[in-house]
Amino acid sequence: MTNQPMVAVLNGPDFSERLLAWFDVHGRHDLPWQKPRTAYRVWVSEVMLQQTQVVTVIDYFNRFMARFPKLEDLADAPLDEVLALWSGLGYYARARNLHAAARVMAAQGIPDSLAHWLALPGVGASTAAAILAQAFDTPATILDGNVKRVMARHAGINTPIEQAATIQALYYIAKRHTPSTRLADYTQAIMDLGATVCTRSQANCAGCPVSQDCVALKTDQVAHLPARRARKPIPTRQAVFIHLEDEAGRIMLIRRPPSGIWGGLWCLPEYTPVRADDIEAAPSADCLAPRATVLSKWSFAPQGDAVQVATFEHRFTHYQLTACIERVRVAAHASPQDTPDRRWFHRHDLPEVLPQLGLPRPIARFLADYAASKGG
DNA sequence: AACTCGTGGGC
DNA sequence: TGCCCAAGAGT
Repeated sequence: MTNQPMVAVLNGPDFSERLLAWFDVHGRHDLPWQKPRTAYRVWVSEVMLQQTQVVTVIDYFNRFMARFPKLEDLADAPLDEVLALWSGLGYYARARNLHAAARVMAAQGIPDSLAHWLALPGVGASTAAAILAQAFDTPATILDGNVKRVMARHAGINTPIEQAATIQALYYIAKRHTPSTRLADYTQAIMDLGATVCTRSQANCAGCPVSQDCVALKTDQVAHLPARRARKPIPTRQAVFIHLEDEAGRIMLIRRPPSGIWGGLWCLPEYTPVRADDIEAAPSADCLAPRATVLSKWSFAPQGDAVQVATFEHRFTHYQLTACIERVRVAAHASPQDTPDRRWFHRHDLPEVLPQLGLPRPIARFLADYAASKGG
């Protein structure tokens, strides 16, 4: 701290003073986790807020707190219930880590140091610093996406944000600006500034309390900072999904394995991708719904003796997963409505017909097992 | 260091 | 519509 270069202050209060004055008037003071601002509530909110916007989190947080008012409530609850309340929020490893950390804290107490917070699963540098500042009003330097953007613009850092050297530079700048008092308010203030004024696009520099010494504004680089490295093309992957449904429209649910995508959640089988990689790696079949456990009691008990197979396209964003959904409909009687993409088969014919369908091996294996297992 | 892991919204 | 990204962490 003492060896850091001095801040160049142009006439007037320094960075944190201007920011705090702005925060008192324009900042967000009514977020659910701010009243009351206990360590437990701040921790839960910070985990929910990882890569997730405030608007999205609020309802989840309120439902979560209604069910788990105290740390012990969360620690005592089964993981299933935590995952159920997390459903739809995404990044489900956060819920598993949250639950595991709750049990650690219920036994060992709530940490009050950076190192002890960092030791908890799901708590990294950013979250730990935010908790120390928000819940304990203790000096800590946060460097989340908002702070990186604000600092990169204010200091005119134009090297790629992905580089370790850039992160380090931004960290020291952020640390230099961090005051020694009002840590909770300052932390909220810098994030509010990034979220509402120094936004990624269309920054409102006219309403910014630190625009007077902003390098990006002075050099007309606001729209270009922070700089990013060119993106590598995202590869398209193939996947296969299954949708199993009875005549009444009831859907079979399966449970995904505890790790990996949608870990631990009860899902429609169509949301359990079997990747082409998996198929090649495990040609014998177990990778259908990657080692998922079929619900011991399905959401329906198939009674029919016919199966319909149809193919749909489903496209995922983010990692460009191209999926093929195999829709399997169980019916008591074969339907006359055959079309090229909707083919009906009596279940007892499946073993003979399957080899001709050209289905991915795990799917074919699943259907073969299915045909053989249900009292047919 | 590079990759994985969700979802919803902006433009 | 396609692409980018948002209070990151784990591997």
